[in-house]
Amino acid sequence: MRLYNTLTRRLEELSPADDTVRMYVCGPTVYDLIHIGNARPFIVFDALRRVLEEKGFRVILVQNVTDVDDKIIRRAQEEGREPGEVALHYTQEYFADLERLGVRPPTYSPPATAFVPKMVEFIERLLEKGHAYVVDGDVYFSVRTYPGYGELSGRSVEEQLAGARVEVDERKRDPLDFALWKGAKPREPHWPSPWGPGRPGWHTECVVMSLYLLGETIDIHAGGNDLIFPHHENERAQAESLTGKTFVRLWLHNGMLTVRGEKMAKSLGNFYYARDVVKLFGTEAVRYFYLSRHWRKPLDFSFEALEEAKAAVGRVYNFLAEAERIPSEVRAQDPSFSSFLQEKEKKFWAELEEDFNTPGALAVVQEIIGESYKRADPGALREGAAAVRRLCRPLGLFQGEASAPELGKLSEELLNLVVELRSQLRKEKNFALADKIREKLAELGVELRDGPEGTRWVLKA
RNA sequence: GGCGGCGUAGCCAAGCGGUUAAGGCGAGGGACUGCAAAUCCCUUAUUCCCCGGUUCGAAUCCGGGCGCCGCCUCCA
Repeated sequence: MRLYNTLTRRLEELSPADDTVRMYVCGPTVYDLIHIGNARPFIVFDALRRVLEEKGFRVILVQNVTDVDDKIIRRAQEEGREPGEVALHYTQEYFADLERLGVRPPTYSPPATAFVPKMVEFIERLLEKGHAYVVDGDVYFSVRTYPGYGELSGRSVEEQLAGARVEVDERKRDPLDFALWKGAKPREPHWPSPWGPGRPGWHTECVVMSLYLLGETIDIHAGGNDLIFPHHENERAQAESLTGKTFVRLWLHNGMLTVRGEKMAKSLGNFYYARDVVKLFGTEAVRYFYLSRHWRKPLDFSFEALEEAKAAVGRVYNFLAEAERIPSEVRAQDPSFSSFLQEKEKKFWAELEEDFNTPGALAVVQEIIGESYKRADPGALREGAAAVRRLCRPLGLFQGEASAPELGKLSEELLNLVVELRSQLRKEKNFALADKIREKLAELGVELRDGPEGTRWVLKA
């Protein structure tokens, strides 16, 4: 499988040392609920993870939860709560949101605070090797000691100095240096260290978790392309300074979710919470929305676009529902149909293996659906549906019951109407007709349950 | 200002040196229907932001424009 590596700006073969892919995806800072833009990397790289597993790799996925940070502290102060309480709350909400998004939990997702002792140890080793220095309670990484600095983001050290908009901290030896450890200010969470009480800097947790849980060289490190600089550049500098080895083989960066062309961001106020969008359009529509655009490109959010994704998902289920009424033993009459399916299956995988082209792969699925219908042969329909199920499984799409998502708003309201009319019949003691309606609906897979609060209808799978 | 990316039909979106330029939505026509809805079938880019160049051949490579966006500060 070839993937675009930000570091080399080329497609490169994913080549793990063994049958295990070691993968790290940057996680959330738990100071608020995640918005739908935050969800993009989680969904995209979850799909990549599943695809790699389908290809026979074992995937170990690590994702940090940043539970100590300025924003958490600020939020806690605003709400008069302890930072730890705020962090714990939003950590729980984060995992609840992942579930809503249909994203499998990472293999390991430790909170940063669980790694503080390891980070202290790591910083000590950087100090020993002369890559860091202490200034009254703070520890800074010395960027100039790492010759590869700037390679990932494609900017030279000189360029950055020239265009720097950062106010220079007098205490830093070089304006580019960044904090590995921040001495505690009053009323802030802190941990003991050789340099006094404090807390770790932003970039170190990812490095330490990655080194400790996955090893010195990992296969994939992923996140949004807004993390390339400074976050990932700084991670790389720390890790490689210490180990002298390649930190990450493939750096993957997804494109931003935009709203009318502008990045969705909390600070711009143009965001929707992930859970609200899921509630409105459903898990699979959101997933389909993301996977129908190449992961590296910007993707524009709109309710129309989500509506379209939802409709597309509904139609695929429609196809599955129709096809799966046919017994699975029924085969296509034309033997050439299976070679057609084989060819499409090959194409589907070729799309995914070339830079994880999910839109291309989904187009192949549509081709299968189209051809399956066109054959006007129940066996072809049935085989086509089986292929769609099989192919889409690693994308986390179209694995649900075919009949339930088929039910649209209109059908629901019609059902409600029928139920209402039937209730009227029951009031008028027209039980013969009411029972007949119940019988007929049962044949259609709708079960009516009469109770003291009225009649509920339930779809039978 | 520096670095990076994007610009393909009304809309969404693949393609990245030779394909009839995938696929979806929408629209138009047809089948089905008492009429609808749903579903299905057919049609829908002589052309890929513009201008040059390389090449037998370019949406795809190179040069120059134009437009939009991201990063350079916390950010998925």
